[in-house]
Amino acid sequence: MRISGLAAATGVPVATLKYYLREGLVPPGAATSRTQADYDDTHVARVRLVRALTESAGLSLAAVRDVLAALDDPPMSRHGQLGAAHHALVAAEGEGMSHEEPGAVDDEVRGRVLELVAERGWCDDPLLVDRLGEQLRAADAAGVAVSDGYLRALAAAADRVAAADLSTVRGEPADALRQVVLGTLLTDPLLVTLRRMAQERASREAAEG
Amino acid sequence: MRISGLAAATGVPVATLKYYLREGLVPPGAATSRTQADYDDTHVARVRLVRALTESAGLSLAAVRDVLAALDDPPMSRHGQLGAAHHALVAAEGEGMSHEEPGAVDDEVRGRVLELVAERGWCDDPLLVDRLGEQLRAADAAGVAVSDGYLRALAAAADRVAAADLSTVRGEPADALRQVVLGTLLTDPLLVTLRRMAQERASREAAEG
DNA sequence: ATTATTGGAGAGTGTTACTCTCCAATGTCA
DNA sequence: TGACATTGGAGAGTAACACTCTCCAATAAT
Repeated sequence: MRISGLAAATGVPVATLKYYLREGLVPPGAATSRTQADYDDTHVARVRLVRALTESAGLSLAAVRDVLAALDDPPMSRHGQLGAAHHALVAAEGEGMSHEEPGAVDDEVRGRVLELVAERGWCDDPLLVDRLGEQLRAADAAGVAVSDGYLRALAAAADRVAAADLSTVRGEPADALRQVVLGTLLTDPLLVTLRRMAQERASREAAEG
Repeated sequence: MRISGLAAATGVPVATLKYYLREGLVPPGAATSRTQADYDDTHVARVRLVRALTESAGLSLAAVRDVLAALDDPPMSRHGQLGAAHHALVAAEGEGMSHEEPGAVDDEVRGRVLELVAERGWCDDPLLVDRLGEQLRAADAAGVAVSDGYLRALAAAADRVAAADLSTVRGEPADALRQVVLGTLLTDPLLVTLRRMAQERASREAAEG
């Protein structure tokens, strides 16, 4: 399959595919001559993955590159593998976020986050803790109070989602990484949409009942 | 308070505030002369809200404008009020999403979504149904299968989150709209972060146990 | 009286994700 | 064999976005 075939198979314009090739988001095809290369199903899958990650998960191309790099070149330690990919994922998502802001997370908010984390037995990865603290601070600054009870309700729901996430991983451990990372990135927006749907019913019930 | 005071109170540069004023994201201050205006706490709150919505919730300024417009000018019907704001929220979030794509949601995927919606007693707002269908299609195209069981687990978690969301609404119904819309937008990223934290523990347990 | 700051409007900037133009080399079909 | 389309590759151009800068005459502060 040549580049026009790849374009036809994925619905992505040839010019865009050339751009992705240049940026290293899609590996080069097997060169059959100086002006010809062959693309196969792995290229089709890669292109579709890039599109899903940008269009559906809302990642920037730079973030996509980082995630793909983490998946293509997995760290060897069996225990650290998932964690490392997870870290890459978290870091990639946070690109373009402000680090070391003037309004950095103060100790009160951080304490609140650490308390929750300890309660749930979660990890205290500073990247995640800071992000959560920042999000709580932003909500507060916008005049939306996040009560402890509400935060715990969200945390309980997150625990259930995470349990479901991990239970989807069946098969070779080599695939686990890919499944969890991609699955999470692609189902984040799905979860948000489901929340909207559920809210509309809940608000109808509240209005009618 | 003049514009430099507003800048000091919010940490947003004067040039950016002028830009927000021009774009109508922040209402003009009370003019005290031809080259002077007075800003008060409502302006501070508005600026902080705009920042939270863009930086934390990731909305574009155009989306922020739509959300603020829906909040500032609430539709009168008491039952439709929350629904209308919700619709504005959903539409605002979806700006920049591709409508009427070539790979539009096919009937099989839509059927799956409608089945889930019926099961849960959720609304079948075509905007949300199409979005969910599109997200399922994207995940599938990227090689990430979303099983019925997994989807239902996410739906159950979404239902619990929505219940918590609605339970936070206490007080005047005029504020309910604001609380739910802003609360949801600002806690979507929070939920995502919580999911990451929960996943890391779950994966540790899976690796060790 | 002098100096700084203001509101306002226009133009300029940096980033992102393409999209277009050009090229000689190559493939395809008559 | 020759006409014509397509290819890979590289550079430049584009559109949207969110600022940021420059300028101005009119105040305000000292």
